[in-house]
Amino acid sequence: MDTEDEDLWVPFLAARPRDRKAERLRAHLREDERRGQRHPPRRAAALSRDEIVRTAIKVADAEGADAVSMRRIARELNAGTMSLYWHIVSKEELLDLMLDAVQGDWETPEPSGDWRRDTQDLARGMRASLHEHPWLMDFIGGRPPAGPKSLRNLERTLGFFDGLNLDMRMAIDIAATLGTYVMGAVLREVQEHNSQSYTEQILADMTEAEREKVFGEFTERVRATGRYPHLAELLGAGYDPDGAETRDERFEFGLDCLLDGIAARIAGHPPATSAG
Amino acid sequence: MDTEDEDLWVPFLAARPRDRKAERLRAHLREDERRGQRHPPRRAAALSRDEIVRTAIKVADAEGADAVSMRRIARELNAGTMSLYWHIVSKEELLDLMLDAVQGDWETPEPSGDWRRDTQDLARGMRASLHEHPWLMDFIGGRPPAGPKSLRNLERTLGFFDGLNLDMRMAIDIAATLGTYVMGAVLREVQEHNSQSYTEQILADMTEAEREKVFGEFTERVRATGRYPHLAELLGAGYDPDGAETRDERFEFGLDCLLDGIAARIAGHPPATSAG
DNA sequence: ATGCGTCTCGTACGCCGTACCAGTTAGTAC
DNA sequence: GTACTAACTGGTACGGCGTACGAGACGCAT
Repeated sequence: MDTEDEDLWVPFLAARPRDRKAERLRAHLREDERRGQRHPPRRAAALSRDEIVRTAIKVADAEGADAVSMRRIARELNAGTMSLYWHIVSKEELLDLMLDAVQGDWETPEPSGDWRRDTQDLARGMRASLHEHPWLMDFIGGRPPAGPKSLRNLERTLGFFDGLNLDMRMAIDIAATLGTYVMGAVLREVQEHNSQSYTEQILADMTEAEREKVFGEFTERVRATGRYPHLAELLGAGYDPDGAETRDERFEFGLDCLLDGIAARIAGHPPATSAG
Repeated sequence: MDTEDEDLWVPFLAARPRDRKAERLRAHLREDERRGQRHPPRRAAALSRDEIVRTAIKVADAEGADAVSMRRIARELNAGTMSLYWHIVSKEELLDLMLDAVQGDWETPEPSGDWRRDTQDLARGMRASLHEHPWLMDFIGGRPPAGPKSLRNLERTLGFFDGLNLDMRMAIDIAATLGTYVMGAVLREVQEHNSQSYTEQILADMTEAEREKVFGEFTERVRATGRYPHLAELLGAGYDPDGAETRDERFEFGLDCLLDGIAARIAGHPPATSAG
């Protein structure tokens, strides 16, 4: 059911200041086509917004956020670099589009009536999807969720609490808090994942003896200060905080804590009849 | 109590792969000075690591993450660009150092014995400190917390649960979950803050009538689809999700939910005696 | 005076985003 | 048919970036 025709970007939020000059020049992108359609396209376009965005995502998936450059994407499409700028106002806009496109992937399920199960599914879906595109975490800071896919997800999420007679404010707080937790968790997990990649790369060049030496020395230094008893215990126990299993369980742990707290607040809320 | 002499960077995590060649060349930064100190410095250094990091933070605070470039920081210090590279291996390392330096700011208080109050203080302190350096959210993805300040904060946090006889695993899960929540919350808040700045900038150029027209049209489009009842209600109510007061209350709401869930798990834990 | 580690920094290379604009294509108007 | 024009493509060039390289400047040890 791909009714993607509607491009409901929240006004202003989508356009960064430095884009605005260009935006005015390329008004055709938003205005012309929509209502007046004064002319049919005079020429079959070789490039398209969607194609560009998809290619950018493919590159980012394969080689990370740093690999996404206008020149690189143009090369990937066998096009001139500047051709992209007919379809996309700036790289900033491209990043916004990439972000919103990915959010389309974690389509939330229709509300089942069991809000706890629904929100759990949503959270797990978000997490899984974000892990497929870890480069997203490099962009997301300072990039407001203003696109149509984000709006749809917000709409669906609010729907989870329909039968509970929560006031709007509380529903939004809950939805925001859940999103917050998932974002934070994935942020941390991506951090840890990257560390591990680097670590493994370096460890591969070392002998077993060298590895133990480095870790041993570090542990010893921590212990020697006497000021890090908990860390020393941790290091001594050989606890691996970054195992995949540990990671999943920790995510569920935090999610359960959060949902317990939310459930208590929902239960304490005026049921049925009405609420200010 | 600035006992900053110890630079306990977690081995490997601190050094990104592409830094390693340079790292080997500039071994003096880590090795020489530490133990052998074969020579006293032959010359009074005009620059220092700390000074560079402080300047970078100052620039980032004033003008955002994008303004931090090696050339810019050198100019700020009246130094040649390449002079920085004697003290710092790469820009990547500089970012790591900036991140760890900021984490030194939110010094966690000594444990008071009331874990809930302590963790609340910690969370609020983290949040306040992160808001003072919103550029941090642009870097933090993919940058592991491996520096001495992060380690100290982890150590302190684990200390909050000392009297409760939690096993190490649970204590870490709790600490990680709290950090996760705060990071996620600040991430979202910084996003919203940035959106608002942009929005205000744009609104300033418009007349009141234009503003209402744009918002009205957007609201109408949302309503017209019929598929966004909750959003339509939201927009119709003129609810402002980004007010500062709303933001604070939402943070506390989520934090309370989380702490309630954690408290329940701590209460249900084997008290005293022992635990695996 | 010589040597040599410590530290500074000018030059240059290959990336980046994108402003500017000239060129190509294919419908429409005559 | 020819002329016109909107819809697109893409080459050139500019100023910025990170940083490799290596030539110096400085001051202690000899």
